[in-house]
Amino acid sequence: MDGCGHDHAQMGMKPAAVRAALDAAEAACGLDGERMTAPRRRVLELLLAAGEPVKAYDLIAAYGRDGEAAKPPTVYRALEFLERRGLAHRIASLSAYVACSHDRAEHAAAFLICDCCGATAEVPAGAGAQLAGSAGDLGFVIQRATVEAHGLCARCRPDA
Amino acid sequence: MDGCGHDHAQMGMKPAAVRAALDAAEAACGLDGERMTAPRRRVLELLLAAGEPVKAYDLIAAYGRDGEAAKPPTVYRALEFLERRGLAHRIASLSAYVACSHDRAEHAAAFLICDCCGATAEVPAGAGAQLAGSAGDLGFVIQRATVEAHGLCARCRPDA
DNA sequence: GGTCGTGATGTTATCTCATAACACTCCCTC
DNA sequence: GAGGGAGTGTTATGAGATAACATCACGACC
Ligand SMILES: [Zn+2]
Ligand SMILES: [Zn+2]
Ligand SMILES: [Zn+2]
Ligand SMILES: [Zn+2]
Repeated sequence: MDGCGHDHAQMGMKPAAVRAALDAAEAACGLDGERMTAPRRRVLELLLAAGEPVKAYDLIAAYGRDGEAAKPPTVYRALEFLERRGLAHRIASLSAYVACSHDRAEHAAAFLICDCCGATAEVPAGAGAQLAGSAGDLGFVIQRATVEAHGLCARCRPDA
Repeated sequence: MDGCGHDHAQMGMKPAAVRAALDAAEAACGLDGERMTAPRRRVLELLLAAGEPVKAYDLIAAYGRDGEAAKPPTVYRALEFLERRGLAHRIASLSAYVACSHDRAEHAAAFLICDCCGATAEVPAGAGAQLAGSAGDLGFVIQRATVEAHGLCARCRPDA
C-alpha cells in the first residue's frame, strides 16, 4: 500500500454519479418501506466517493462537511443499515467498509483486494460453490460467507 | 451460540493428544531452525485444548496456569508466530484464533463456522478456485485468501 | 571461554475498532 | 392529539491490537 515505487490512481465516483447512486438507493429503500435518512445517506455518500474500502473511524472523521467528526454510533448504525440493505459491505480482513458495486443483483459477494494500492473488486462469487462440496459432506448448512482474496491488481503487478 | 435450545458438545483435544501435537510442532520447528519457545508452546496448547476459535483476550486471561493473565503482546506475538508457521489461523469474521487441523499439508484453508455452537471445520479449500476465474480475467494475482462460511453444523441444524 | 549480533521476551502505554445504555425526536397511525 | 416504533444524539466503556524500548537468551565466531 506504500513504498511500492509506483503511483496509485484514484478510484471514487464523480459527484454527479454519487448523487445518482444515492437517489437510486433512496428510491429503492422507499419501495421497501425503509428510510434513507441523513446519516445513512451521508455515510453511503462517503463510501461511494471513496470507491475503495474505508475505515470506520475515517468515515467518522470525514462525516461533517465542516470538518467536524461524527460520534461513532452514528456511523456504525448507518453502516449496519447499509450492510443490511446490501448497499455496503464490511471487509473483515481489513476492518473496513466499502460501497456495494453490484447493480442490485444476487448478493453473495467476494472481494479481490490489492494489498498495494488498496483497490478492491467485488466479484459475483458463487464462491460458496467450492465450499458447498465440503459443507454438504459434513451436513453443514452455509448461510453467508466471507470471501476476501488478497494480492496484487493488474496495475500493481511487478511484471505487467 | 446460545438460546438455541440444545446443548453443545465439547470439542478440544485430550491432554495426551495435545502434548503429542505440541511435541510434533516443536520438532517440525526445529527442522526449520525456528524455536518453539515457552509462550508459543503455551498459546498453541490453549488453542489445541479448546478445539474451536478462541478470542485473543481469552487466551491472555487463560495464559497463566496459576490464573494470572499474560500481557497482550506476549500472546499476540505467539499468535503471529503460529500463524506464520501454519500452526494456527486467524478467523477474521470472528476476530478469533484457532489451531490448525491440517496434518501439515498444502495451506490454503477455508473454514465452516457454526454460528450456533461455535464449532469450526477447516476444509482444504483450493484457494478460492472459484475466484481464480474472476481474478484472472481482471489480471489480479491472488496471494492469500480469507474464506469463512457461516451457518449451522450438522448437530445444530433444526431439521436433522 | 569471551564477545557479538540476532531474535525473543517483558513491560508500559497507547491506539484502533465497536457497542451498551439511555434520553429524546421524528413520523406514521389511529 | 395521543400512542408506538424506528431512528438519532450523547456519554461512556468494552474489546482487539500494536508501538516503543529495555532486557534477555542463544548460537556463531574468534
Ligand atoms: Zn455488493
Ligand atoms: Zn493495486
Ligand atoms: Zn490449517
Ligand atoms: Zn453447531
